[in-house]
Amino acid sequence: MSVRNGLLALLAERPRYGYELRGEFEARTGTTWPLNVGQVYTTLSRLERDGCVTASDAGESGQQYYEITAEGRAEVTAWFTTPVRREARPRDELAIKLALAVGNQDVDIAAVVQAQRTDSLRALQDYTRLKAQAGPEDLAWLLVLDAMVFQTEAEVRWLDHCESRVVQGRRPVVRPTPVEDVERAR
Amino acid sequence: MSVRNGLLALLAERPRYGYELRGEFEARTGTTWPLNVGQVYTTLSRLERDGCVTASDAGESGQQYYEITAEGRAEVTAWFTTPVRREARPRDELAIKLALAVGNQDVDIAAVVQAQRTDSLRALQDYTRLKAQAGPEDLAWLLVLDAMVFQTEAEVRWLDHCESRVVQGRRPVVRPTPVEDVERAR
DNA sequence: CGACACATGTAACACGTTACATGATTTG
DNA sequence: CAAATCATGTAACGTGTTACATGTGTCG
Repeated sequence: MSVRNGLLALLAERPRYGYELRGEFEARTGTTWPLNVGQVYTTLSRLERDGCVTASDAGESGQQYYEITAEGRAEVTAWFTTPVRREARPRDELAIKLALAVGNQDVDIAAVVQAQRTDSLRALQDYTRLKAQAGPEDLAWLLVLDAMVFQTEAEVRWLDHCESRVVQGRRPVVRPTPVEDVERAR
Repeated sequence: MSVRNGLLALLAERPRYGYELRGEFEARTGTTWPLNVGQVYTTLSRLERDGCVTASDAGESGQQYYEITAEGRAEVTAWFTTPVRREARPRDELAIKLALAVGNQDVDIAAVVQAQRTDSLRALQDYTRLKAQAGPEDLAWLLVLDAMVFQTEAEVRWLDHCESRVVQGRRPVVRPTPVEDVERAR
């Protein structure tokens, strides 16, 4: 519901037309998740269908302005008031991937972790560069970038954690005290 | 693609039937995101349609076993090998919410942050309790829980960060050094 | 003129999700 | 016997997403 609620929140500020909405949405949430213009229109149709917005008469240059309704305003208020519950979030693909990897002897977990860490560190660099480019007037965009940084740092730490946990938890099963180790221990 | 790839990964270990798949999936990824049985069957149909699995002849008790195909195996390998790119993840609803909130003077950001933090801290408690309940044999489930803990901690830190950023960045616009503050400062 | 940004819209699909229908088997 | 669990499946919907069609205006 991110796009739907996001567009509705922008319309709660003032009426806007489709193309304008994409610009505003991207200006505030940044280049991380570009928003296809087509999706703006499909989402607006659905919002109109649900009685959250009404298409006002076209503007001077033929732009199709949308106004928020009382019902839509209630939805936005509810959105801002209610926390995003963790249980309601989409499944974490990375967590699932590793959870299924540790149960599968054929999967090289170290390689999976390493590939993921490389990408996360690359992303971290990208975010740092983007933060340097953004001006202090882009407060919203900077906050989104900070969210990405915090998340990615947590992800890297979790990957390290997984690696150390797995060598402790899985090695003994794969190699139940081989003879060489017993002999070496003497 | 979490469910689809997850089920495919389980089928890469050995053939299983639908109901069994749900059990395994939930045993490894835990109670955070329960998996509706219906979805297992819809996903299996789509996997079959795409040539990733084949429905083998029914087992002795009439269970419908599914086997992974070479194509399916290739998909699983690709899934484990390729990192989950940050840009490909679903939009972060919380980040978007706050990004749009800071640009809207009518939204009480402190309240939004506070509501979210309360829920995040509650979730953190839940995770701690679940970790205590889980046995050390549930390695996968424990790792998923750790992921949730790491993420939630990062989220709380980000919320604090937002709060302090916003009082710096927005207050001056709303209250451009009121007279009372100047007088109080003497 | 040709390319590019502005602007609106539709068709089609993927995945996730729930609700429902149906039957067999087990267990208190 | 009744309730619960096992087991399979379908219908329907919602959101997100892309690809495509179409037209206007502007600027080098």
